[in-house]
Amino acid sequence: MLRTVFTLPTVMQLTQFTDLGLRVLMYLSYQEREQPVTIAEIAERFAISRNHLMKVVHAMAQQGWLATTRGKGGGLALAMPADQYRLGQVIRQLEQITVLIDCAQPPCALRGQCRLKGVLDEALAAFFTVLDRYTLADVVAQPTGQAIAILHRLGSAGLPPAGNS
Amino acid sequence: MLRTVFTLPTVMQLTQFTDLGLRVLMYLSYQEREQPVTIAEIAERFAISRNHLMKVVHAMAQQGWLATTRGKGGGLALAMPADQYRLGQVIRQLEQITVLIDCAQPPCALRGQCRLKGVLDEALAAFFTVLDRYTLADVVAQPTGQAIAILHRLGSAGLPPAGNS
DNA sequence: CCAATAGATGAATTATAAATGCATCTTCAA
DNA sequence: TTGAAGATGCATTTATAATTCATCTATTGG
Repeated sequence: MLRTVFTLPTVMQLTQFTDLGLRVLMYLSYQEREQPVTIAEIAERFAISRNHLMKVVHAMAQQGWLATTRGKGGGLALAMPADQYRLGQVIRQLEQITVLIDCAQPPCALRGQCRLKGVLDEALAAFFTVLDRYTLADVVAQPTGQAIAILHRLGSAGLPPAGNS
Repeated sequence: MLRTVFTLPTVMQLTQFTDLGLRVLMYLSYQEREQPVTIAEIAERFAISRNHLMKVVHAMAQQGWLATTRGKGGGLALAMPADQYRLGQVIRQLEQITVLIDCAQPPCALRGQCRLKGVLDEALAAFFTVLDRYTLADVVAQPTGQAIAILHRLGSAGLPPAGNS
């Protein structure tokens, strides 16, 4: 409805970085398989940049969320049971959100006496309160779990099990 | 705590565009003055780009939120009483938010069967529900209203009333 | 009527940072 | 000891918010 000549900015979205982080957790929640999951595999399944994914995995490993092992036969795995990952905490960390507006960046004349900030903080808190009511286990319940399982099996069909030498 | 070599993305913030929009509304909520408020004045008070502010004002005027008059003696004014501006609606329009993740942009393999989207939508709804509990009148209550009044008076002291010819 | 003022509009440019790509290193197991 | 996997850092590309510039339109006062 808002008709403007120029395009309005649209920033309040999760970055692809966070998006990938969530997908990695979801993909790893499927445990019924022999071969370990590798970064290359996830990148292929979701058709995303392997390098970007590497950074996401690295950040999550540093958080203690992922167990990574190098070398041949290495790969990724969840470091905890799926119901231990609270979505709010995951997103908050990956997105590095602190405030919706920064009253100090270009110093606002109303800083310190502005009720707007309080309202925005309250709204953001409500946002994360909802997210924290859910865990990774919740989002990979059916039918999502089934879709993830299919994604895994698609892989083992299309790829050689370990190496076709 | 999240220690990474590179810097994590930090996107989920309001744009300066939206930020300015809110400040304009707050500034205009002060009605006890003779001269009309101009874009140039607001830009000066908040030390921001006059041109960028122009776009914000324009977008809000098209929404019917601002009454603008051109020409000498022109300026801006709120088009409605302050308690008619719901913060959620204002921010939603200025920020153009629809979804936190776009399952289709790089088409996600789980699209259509993913519980994550539902959770994020619910959280975003909670966010705006809080914001919609507040109006412009709420955020310009004391002490904010006082700070805004001072901003206005600072101006009339520092600037000649109409032109020092 | 004219000049000054104020918003309207569009194009072009700049700045910022997310996303991507590349090169190299480290680790581990067969 | 070789190949496979993640780790790390840097450079590049891309997207877009922010800014600037130029010009146009509308309104008022002299």
